[in-house]
Amino acid sequence: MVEDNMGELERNSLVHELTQGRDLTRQLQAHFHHASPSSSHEAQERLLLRILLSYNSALSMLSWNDASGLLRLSPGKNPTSRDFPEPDYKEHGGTDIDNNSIGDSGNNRKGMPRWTKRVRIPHGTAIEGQLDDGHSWRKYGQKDILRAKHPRSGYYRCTNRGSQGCLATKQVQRSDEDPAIFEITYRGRHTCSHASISIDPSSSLPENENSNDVLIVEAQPQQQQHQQANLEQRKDHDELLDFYKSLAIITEGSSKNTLAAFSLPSIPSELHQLYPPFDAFNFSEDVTTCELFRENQNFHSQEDSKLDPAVFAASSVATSSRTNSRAADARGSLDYILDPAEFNTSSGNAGISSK
DNA sequence: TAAATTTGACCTTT
DNA sequence: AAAGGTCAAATTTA
Repeated sequence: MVEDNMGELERNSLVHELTQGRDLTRQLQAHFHHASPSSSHEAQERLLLRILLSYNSALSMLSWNDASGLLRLSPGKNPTSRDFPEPDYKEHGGTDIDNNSIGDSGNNRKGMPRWTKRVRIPHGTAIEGQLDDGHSWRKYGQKDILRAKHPRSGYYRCTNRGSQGCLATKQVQRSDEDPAIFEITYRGRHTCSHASISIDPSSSLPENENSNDVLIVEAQPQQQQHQQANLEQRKDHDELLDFYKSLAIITEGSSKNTLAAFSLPSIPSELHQLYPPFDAFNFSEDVTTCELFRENQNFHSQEDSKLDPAVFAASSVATSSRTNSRAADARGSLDYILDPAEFNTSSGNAGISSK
């Protein structure tokens, strides 16, 4: 409908993002050249973050446009249709099927990013805490998976789905081989504003202060000293984390080389410390798998009957810190890009809201 | 009593 | 047709 205008608009946005990225890079370059002791690592990282976000935004635009044949991500062979599915708002005349199951998925290639992370949870640790990714989820189903040893798969969707139309979902399943590992598959990015959630960083830490015993896969600072500073860091890092995920998703099918261009070396060292998962980031053909294997062998004790309920307990009390971070600023533009794509599902879903 | 989960049926995808 | 994914009534929990 608005193709041409949209194209124009997005092109401008794209140019804007790239220009901004270039400028920021120059600033960063200046930091290096002048190497003034005053140019703190923090400042540099901030620049870096903004640069990355700019790239991310740009890539997002390219991805959406790609469907319309406007631009191509990689020169080489082109993505199969799997990587970035194209924003296919199927508009056959009439209703898309019915209100039954269309709202969120039933179709995983709807332009919804998808990634999986595997979490190893040592016995005796707070499982909910580990699976808590900062969002609140509502369980809507559970399924026995056929040939899985632990044939239970829990299905969750964002609690803000009804109120804000957030389409993010996740599936939690226990690994076949290692019962201590949970595979969490996310679909769709959150478009909600994480409303009304207060995070209590200390409470997310294990009761035994030995935080090394706990594997933290997503954003959870391990130090607790400067909580305030940490909180702020966490926001930025959250964004960065998200960024890497989406980057990987954008890139994955199109070309591994593209990925290489952005690859991990550019991750600030601090991030490596805070987010060990990055050390083991690897990209499989279908999903981005963030694997975390940190050997914690000082665990014994019973597990069988203990751990199974974990799958069901996977829903979590949401926690999120999001107020005024520069990362949030940068992200604003990102949301601007991502939102519209997912928002044509206003059709009521009997699922939740209506009560 | 409202909100969240459980669970078998039903729908979609492969 | 079978397996995966979602719905929604029933049930449980806060």
